Amino acid sequence: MAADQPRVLLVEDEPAQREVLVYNLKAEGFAVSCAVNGEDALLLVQEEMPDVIVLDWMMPRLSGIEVCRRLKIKPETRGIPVIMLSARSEEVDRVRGLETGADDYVVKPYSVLELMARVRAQLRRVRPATSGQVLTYDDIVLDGESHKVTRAEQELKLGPTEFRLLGTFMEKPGRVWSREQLLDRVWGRDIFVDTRTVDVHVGRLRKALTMSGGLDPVRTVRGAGYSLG
Amino acid sequence: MAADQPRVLLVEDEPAQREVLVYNLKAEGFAVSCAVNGEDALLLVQEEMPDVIVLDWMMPRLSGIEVCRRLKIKPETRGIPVIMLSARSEEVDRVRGLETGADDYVVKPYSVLELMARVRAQLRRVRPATSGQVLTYDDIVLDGESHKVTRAEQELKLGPTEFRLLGTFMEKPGRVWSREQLLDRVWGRDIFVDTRTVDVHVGRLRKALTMSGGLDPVRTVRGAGYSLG
DNA sequence: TAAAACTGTTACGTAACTGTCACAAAAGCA
DNA sequence: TGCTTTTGTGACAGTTACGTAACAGTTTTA
Repeated sequence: MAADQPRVLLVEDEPAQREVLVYNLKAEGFAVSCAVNGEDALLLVQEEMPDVIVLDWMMPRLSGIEVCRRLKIKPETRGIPVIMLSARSEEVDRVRGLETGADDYVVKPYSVLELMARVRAQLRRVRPATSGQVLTYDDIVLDGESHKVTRAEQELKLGPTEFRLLGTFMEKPGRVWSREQLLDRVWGRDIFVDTRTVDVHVGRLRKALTMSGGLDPVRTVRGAGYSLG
Repeated sequence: MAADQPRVLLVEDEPAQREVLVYNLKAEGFAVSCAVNGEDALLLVQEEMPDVIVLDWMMPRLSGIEVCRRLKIKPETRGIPVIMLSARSEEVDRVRGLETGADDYVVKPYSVLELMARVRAQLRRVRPATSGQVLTYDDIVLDGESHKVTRAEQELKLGPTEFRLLGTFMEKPGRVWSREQLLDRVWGRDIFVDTRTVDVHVGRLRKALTMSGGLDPVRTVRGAGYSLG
């Protein structure tokens, strides 16, 4: 599995909830670690240095709010975004009032989709622009930081959408993405765009990638979507 | 031809409600199956493996919450998103609903449009990767994520229907599927296609699988259907 | 400000895939 | 054995999904 998967630490004491969230987070392609209480959470944070923390409000012993407070005190963990899960909206207000420093909070009952979106949103913040890292596939190199793409040492000119599209593909080479998933990822949720638009942009990406002679690395999977390689 | 319709399982004991939802879900292009109580629901889930479940909270015998809990325990059904419908709006219930592992929650009275949107949203998440897993049978490997099928290390070229057909077979090797069941599963419900069409596609699948020398792994069960192995 | 770049949609050509049929082959049955 | 039923399969016409050029509207850049 990709060594540079985003790491998510989930802190939740209720087993059923935890299971579901773990399942979904993994399906999103995150590396998930779990803590079932506050102490474990603090230890695991040290050990794993996750990119984002999903933290339940109500927990035995050390409450989520306290965990969050402690994390935000230490300089080395302060930068990790914390998403709080809270059962009641009033308490969320209190959270806000107390300034625990949570970066986002989601009120139960939440939609899992929504929570995933928030996690991704926080990750984008921390690892800017599709993980400020450098992704490589074959002779294609995508530099998230400088926003530049090269193929065989040669720089390609991509529009913003093509860049994000390629970034998504390169996150998981070989994985087939449906048009809907790509719309979700590249265009953003709740956007009303025809699915065929994806085809057009894939076409443009292909053109850019093959401009100076390379083979087309984008695979069309009829009836399913597209993938890289 | 709307092959490959998403399958929705609706679990609702109240007839009027059920009618409305079935009507709307079908209008959206989903294949709908119904259960009127918890036990039926659990059985149907096994049989139909729906892509998403819409589950009423209050039901005789086995409550929605209990059905959901059980589904989320089993690994093979855990991945199916569950949308809970509840008549009560008190927060306690909402929270408990999610704690059982429901993926989304809609409070009655809801807007049908909203419910449809939620169903679609959940589907977008799981659909093409219905089985993001890798299935293996003998020297045949089907990778749901990359949509690739290999036999003896060699990649096979399958059309979408053959791919789904093989996927269905490989989910439960040895199980005999009737032509009707396969039409349901692979083509989608409410589709008017001659049952003999199944034969043709099985033939095509066989040809692809034996192209480079292997034995035919598909067994014909006269008078009953087909199975893998 | 104009020019350039980018976007989403449409329309149309094409290649791939689909479903049906007809007939051949096989399997069951008496 | 002959007769009936079921299955295998090549051929073919119809359909669908995809690739892409063109275009108009919008945003960004100079």
